[in-house]
Amino acid sequence: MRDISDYLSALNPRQKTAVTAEDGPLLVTAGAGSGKTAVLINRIAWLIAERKVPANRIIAVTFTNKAARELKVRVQDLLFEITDGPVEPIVGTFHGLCNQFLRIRYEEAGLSQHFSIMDQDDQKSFIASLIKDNRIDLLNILTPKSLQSYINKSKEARRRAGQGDTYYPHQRQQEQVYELYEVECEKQSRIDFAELMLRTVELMERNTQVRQHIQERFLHVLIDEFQDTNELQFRWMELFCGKHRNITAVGDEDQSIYSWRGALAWNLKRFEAVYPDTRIIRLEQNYRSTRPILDAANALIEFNSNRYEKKLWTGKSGGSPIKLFNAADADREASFVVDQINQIASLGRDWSDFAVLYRTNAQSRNFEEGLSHKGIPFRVYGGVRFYHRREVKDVLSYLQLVANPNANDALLRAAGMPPCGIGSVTKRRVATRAEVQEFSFWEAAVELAEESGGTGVSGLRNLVGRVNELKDKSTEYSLGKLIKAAIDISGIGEHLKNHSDPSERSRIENLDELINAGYAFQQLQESQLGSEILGEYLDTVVLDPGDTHDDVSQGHVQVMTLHAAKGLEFPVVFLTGLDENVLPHFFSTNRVNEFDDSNDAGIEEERRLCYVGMTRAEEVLYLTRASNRMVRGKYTRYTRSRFLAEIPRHLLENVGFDSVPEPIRPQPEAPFSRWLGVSVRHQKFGPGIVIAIDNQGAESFLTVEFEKYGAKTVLSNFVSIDEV
DNA sequence: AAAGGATGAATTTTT
DNA sequence: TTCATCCTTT
Repeated sequence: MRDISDYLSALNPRQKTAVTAEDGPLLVTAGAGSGKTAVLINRIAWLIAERKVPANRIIAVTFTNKAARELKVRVQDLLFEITDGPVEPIVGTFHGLCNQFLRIRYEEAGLSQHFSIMDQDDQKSFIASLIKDNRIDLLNILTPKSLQSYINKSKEARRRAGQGDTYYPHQRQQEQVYELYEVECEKQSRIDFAELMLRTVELMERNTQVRQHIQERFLHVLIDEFQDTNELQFRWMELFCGKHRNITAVGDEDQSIYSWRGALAWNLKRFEAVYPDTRIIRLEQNYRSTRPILDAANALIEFNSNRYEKKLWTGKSGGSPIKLFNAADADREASFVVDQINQIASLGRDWSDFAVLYRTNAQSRNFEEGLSHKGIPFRVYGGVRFYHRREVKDVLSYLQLVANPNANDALLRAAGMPPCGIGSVTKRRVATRAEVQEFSFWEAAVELAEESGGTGVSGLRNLVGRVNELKDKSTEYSLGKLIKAAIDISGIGEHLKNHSDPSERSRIENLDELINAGYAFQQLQESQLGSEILGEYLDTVVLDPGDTHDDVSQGHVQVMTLHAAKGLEFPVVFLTGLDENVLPHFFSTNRVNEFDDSNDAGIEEERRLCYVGMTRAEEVLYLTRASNRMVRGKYTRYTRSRFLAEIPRHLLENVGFDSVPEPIRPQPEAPFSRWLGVSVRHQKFGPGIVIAIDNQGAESFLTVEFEKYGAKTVLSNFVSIDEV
C-alpha cells in the first residue's frame, strides 16, 4: 500500500500547503492552468487518508456534472491504492445536491413528493402559458423571457413574490406574474433551477433541526469555481459549513465570465470578510502555456481593477510569439485559420490539437464552411442537446405525465403529438374546465373524456387511455422498456415513421437512441422497476442533459464559443474576432436595453473572456480579426479590438494583413499605475518596491527599488506583486 | 390541424 | 442573412 505523501510529492509547495491545510476556512485563488483540480482532488484524498475523515462526511460542489464526475473518479483513483474500503465522498453540482436534499425532505420543504423540475425552456413556456391563461396584457417592455429572468434573478437574491419593487407599472406587473408563477408552480408541483437552491436554503434557515443535522454531518465542505457562485450559493455554503467551518473555496476572479447569470466574483472577497481567519493560498505557477502566451495574458488582465494581484509564471522556457492576423473580412479570417490548421497539422499534429474560439455563435458559420470545404473533421460545441430535441421532449412528456400528472404543459404537449384531433378549441375546454373545477389539466381531460362529444373529446379519450396504459406498465417495466412503450403507445413512433418529410422520419433514430439511454441509465442504477427509476431519470434528464460535446471528439478540430472553452486546453488555439464590438462585444460597450449594464464592469468581463481564451493555449496562440463582417445582411466595418493594444507588442508577431491595417489606438490608460509604491518580486532581483512607472506603447517599464540590488528599471513582465 | 407567409429579432447559457 | 415565432389561410 502506498502512502499519501508519495502523491503529495508531485505537488508544488503552494499546492501542497493548500492540500494539507489545517481545519478552518481556506481560500485558494488558482490562476488558469495552475492545477486547481489537482489541489481539490488531493485535498479530499488527504482528508480521507491522512485525517481519517469519513468520505461520506465530505461534500464537494462543482458547477457542472462533468466536473463532478471527474472529481469523484479521480479521488477514487487516487485513494484506490491507499485505502481498503469504498470511498464515496459526496460530490455533485449545487443543483443536483439540492435536488437530492429536497427529494428526501420534500415534506419539510413544503413540496409535493412528485415535484418535477423545469429546465429553462420548460420554464419559459410555463410563464408564457401562464400569461395567456390568465389573459394578462403584458406591458410592451415585458416579455415571457424578461419575466423569466426577473423571476430567476429575484430568487437568486432570495426575494419571494411580493418583496420586489412596485414603484413603476412594469415592476408591479413583474411582481404580479411572479406571484401567479409561484401559485401555479405549487399547483402543478413544478420547480425550477433557482427554486431548488432557494428551497434548500430557506429550509435550512427555517428548520433548526434540519440545519443542525446537516451542519453536524458534513465535516468538510469544498467548492470549486467559487468565482461563479451567486448570492444563494454563498448562503448555501454558510449554512452547510456553519458548525465546523471547514470550508475550502477554490476560484479565480480572472476567469469569472458568468456575471450575467448572477455569478458574483466578489464572493471571493466576501469569503474573506465572512471568515476573517481565512487562510489564503495563491497558485500562480502555470503548467499549461508557454511564456509568451502567459506574459500576454497577464498583461491583458492587468487592465482590470479589483483583482487579487497575481501573476502567472511558468518554469518553461521558449515558445513562439503570438501570431496576429488581420483579415479583410470574416471569410478570409476563416480561410486563414483553416489554412494554418492544415499546414500545422501536416507537420504531425492531430486534428483535435486545434481549437477555434469565438465570442458569438454567429461567428461559427464561416469556420464550419471553411473546415468542411477542406475536408477537415471538426466538431462544433453547443447546439441543441439531445434531451432538448423536439421528438425526445414529446416522448418524455408522456412519461412526465405518468410521474407528475399535475404538469399541465406536459399534458398539452402530449395532446399535440401525435396529432389526435385535439386542437386549440379542445385545449381551451380542458383549461377552462381545470380552472372552474380547480384541478389539473390532466384531471380535466379525464373528466371531459368521459363525456360525449366530437373529435376533440374522442382525442382526449385516446390520450387518457394511452397515458393510463403507460402508467400501468410503469410499475412492471424497466426504464428502457418503458420508454419504448411510450414511443409505441403514444403513437409518436408510428407518426414519425409515416411522415412525408424525410427529416422528420430520421427523428426515429433519436428515439432509438433514447431507448438505449433508458437501458443504460437502468444499468447504472441498481435494478429498479420503471416506476421507481422514472422519477430519477426525469430529474437527471433535466439536471444533467449530457454534454453537447462528448469526449469522443478525438480526431476533430474543436470549434466553440469562449464560454464553452473555459476549463479546456489545446496545443493550438485560434482566438478569433478580435474586433471592437465583437470582443469586447457590442453590448458591453453600448447600452442597448435596460437589462444590460454597459460600463467598466461589462468591458472587464469581456477582457476576462479574452483572457480565458488566451490561456486555453498550450503552445501556439493565434489572434485573428476581420475588418468587415456581414451583420444582418449588411457589411459592417470593424476596427481592431482594444485588447490587442493591451498586449505588449513584442509578444505579437504580425503574420499577415490582407487589408489596410488600422492605426493602433492610443494606449487607453496607464496600465501599471496601481503598482506605484507596491512591494513586488522580480524573477531575478527578488523583492523590491515600485518607485516609478514608464509606459511605452504596449510595454511598461517599472523602476523598482530592490532590497538587494538598489533601483533598477525592469520590464513589467518579469515582476509580480509580492504575496501579502 | 397543417402549411405557408409575414414579421421581427439576433451575447454568452455551468444548472 | 437567417432563423424562429406568430398569424393567416385553407
